[in-house]
Amino acid sequence: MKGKVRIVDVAKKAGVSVTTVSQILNGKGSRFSQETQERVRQVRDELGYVPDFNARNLIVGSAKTIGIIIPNIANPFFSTFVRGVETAAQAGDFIPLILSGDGNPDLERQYVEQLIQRTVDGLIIASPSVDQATIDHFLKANQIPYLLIDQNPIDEGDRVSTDDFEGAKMAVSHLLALGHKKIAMLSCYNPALNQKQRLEGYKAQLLEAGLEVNEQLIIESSLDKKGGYNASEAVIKTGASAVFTVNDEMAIGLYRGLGEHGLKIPTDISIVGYDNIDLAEYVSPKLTTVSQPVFKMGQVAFKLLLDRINNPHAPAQRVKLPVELVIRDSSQRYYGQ
Amino acid sequence: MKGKVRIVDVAKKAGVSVTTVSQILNGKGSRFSQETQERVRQVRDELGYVPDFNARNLIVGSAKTIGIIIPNIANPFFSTFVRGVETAAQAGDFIPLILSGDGNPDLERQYVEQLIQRTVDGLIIASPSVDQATIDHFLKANQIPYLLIDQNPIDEGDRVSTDDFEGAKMAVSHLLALGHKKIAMLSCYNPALNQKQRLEGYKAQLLEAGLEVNEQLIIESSLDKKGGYNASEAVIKTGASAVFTVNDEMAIGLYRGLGEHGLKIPTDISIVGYDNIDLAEYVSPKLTTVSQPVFKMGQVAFKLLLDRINNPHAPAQRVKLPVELVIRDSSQRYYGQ
DNA sequence: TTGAAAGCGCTAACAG
DNA sequence: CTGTTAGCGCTTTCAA
Repeated sequence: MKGKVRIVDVAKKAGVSVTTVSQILNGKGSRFSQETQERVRQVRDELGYVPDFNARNLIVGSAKTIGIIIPNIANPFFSTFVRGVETAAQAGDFIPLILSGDGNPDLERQYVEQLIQRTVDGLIIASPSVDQATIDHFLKANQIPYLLIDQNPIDEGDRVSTDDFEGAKMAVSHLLALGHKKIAMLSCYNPALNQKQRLEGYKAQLLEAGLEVNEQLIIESSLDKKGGYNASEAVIKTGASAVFTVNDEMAIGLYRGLGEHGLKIPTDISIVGYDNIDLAEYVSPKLTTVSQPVFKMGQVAFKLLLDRINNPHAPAQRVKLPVELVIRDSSQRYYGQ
Repeated sequence: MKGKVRIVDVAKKAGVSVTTVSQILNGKGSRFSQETQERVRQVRDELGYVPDFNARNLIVGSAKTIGIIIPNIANPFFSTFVRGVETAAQAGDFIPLILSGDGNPDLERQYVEQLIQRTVDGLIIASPSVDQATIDHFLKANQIPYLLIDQNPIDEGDRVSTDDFEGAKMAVSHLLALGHKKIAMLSCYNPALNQKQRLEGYKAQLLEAGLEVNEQLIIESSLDKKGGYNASEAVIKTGASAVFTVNDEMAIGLYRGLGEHGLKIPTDISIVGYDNIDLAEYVSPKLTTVSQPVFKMGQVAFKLLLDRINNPHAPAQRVKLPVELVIRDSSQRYYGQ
């Protein structure tokens, strides 16, 4: 079908010039006679001509491709996010090039480079480990539009985020309303901007309630199930009656760890997670958590990036999406004193 | 989007010709003086120059890209598989183009077409809905190497799979050994080859044990958590003392559904899943399941594809990876009569 | 040791 | 209505 059929072959066989073929096949051939148009299209089909993408891109400058760099596609948060981007991209006739950088800055730098090489029209970077140097060096130098997600505020560009501060406040406020006074927070190492804001929200809400912030109650661990599991003992030691975890994955790890120590949720300890991954309503007890519109975030991210591609000098856009507390069965009234 | 750093920019700044830059940066510059080589590389770094892939590819031919089509990247099985491919691809300096076709044949056909246009060197198709016509029309006609995963046996090409038949036998054998006699199977609609073989394994093992295969005990539902959840009542109605589910996601849905009906796992009913997703040891009770080397499967898939790309006429390779039964807490001895 | 020049296959001004 | 002519950014002879 493809093989070696080039535009000249079509042109020759149809008895016209390459321009004619090019224009007609690119939908810009209204000025040509109906007859010529038909003939060209017919020869195209006959020969099975398919334009060479590389040659075409070289001229047009756009590959209709965007790059997405995330830490790990196996993480539900990111895969949902990617699905959102994908959906929007597909509607805009773009193809997303998805790469998992695994939190490895070297690999990520390499990926950024490879994506630029492939003349992506823009980049969505959702990995906190891509650093400013890489961005300045490659993206700015090459004038590639990009969008950072959940990143430290190292840049003044477009941004889509969810209201992490408010989300954390809602979670803590819920626990306070249930009568909990000693509320632990399970946070992570090297928190990115969004995680920092959840931490701030936690503290702010406690202060608003007239309680003190006790740093002993803030535990750090890795952001996955294992991290939650490993933190179980530390959490138990705090003697808190409730825990707010910085994401659902950790909460699920905590479920297991607490269970192994003979603690019942929510009877012995209440838990509120963050993310509302689809698993949250399948664990037992169903997890109370803060829901972020992750899929929508992906869609908005693509839209913002596309706007930026089409209009490089427009003022930066910032979209902050609202979050929502989903109350399920892992949080319960505190009956202690 | 111009303003990209081009090879001439590097050449000018380094005070050499574009040829010199090209040769040096492509590792063919041994004939140039050490000093020139250093200088060129340094200027490259300074400017953040990245060669344009389209221009390069136009000349060189290979895009060092493979396409991967899967149903849904948010499914843990596929995301793990993709991670495996990704890892192997990265080592081979290839970039994977990942697309979720969502089980939509039209969309998938469109993706196949787009991937071919992008001159991918090969394709891994892990979606059961890509049909033979699409394959013949696009892949064979364009002589693009491809690899099918978990697909119906519509082709004689390379293949990587796991031993589904044996895996199912192991699961059922385990339940039989625990004294279960009435074992239901939770299967799926329109099973693909791998799922069919699990069904066959289930039947075969029952027959080997001298039991009859009762079609009433075979329930069909969709392959996700919701599918498992929705099938709960049907499962309960069978009166089986144990269930073998065709994947872990469904098992987790079943956990919830059975729980809502007041049934305890494994006291009232034993469950064995399939896949050993990382969640399996975080649910309560921890799920007994069949472990497939999914990540490795991804790696092998890339390797086979690469072999095929490099050697289009070599005989087909078939790799079948072994599976393993992981016994946890969701299966228990049956004390009924 | 180096560089000038010839394309790769295609699109798009600009003439007819 | 149609064709001529320049490139796009890069690699690769081939000559200096």
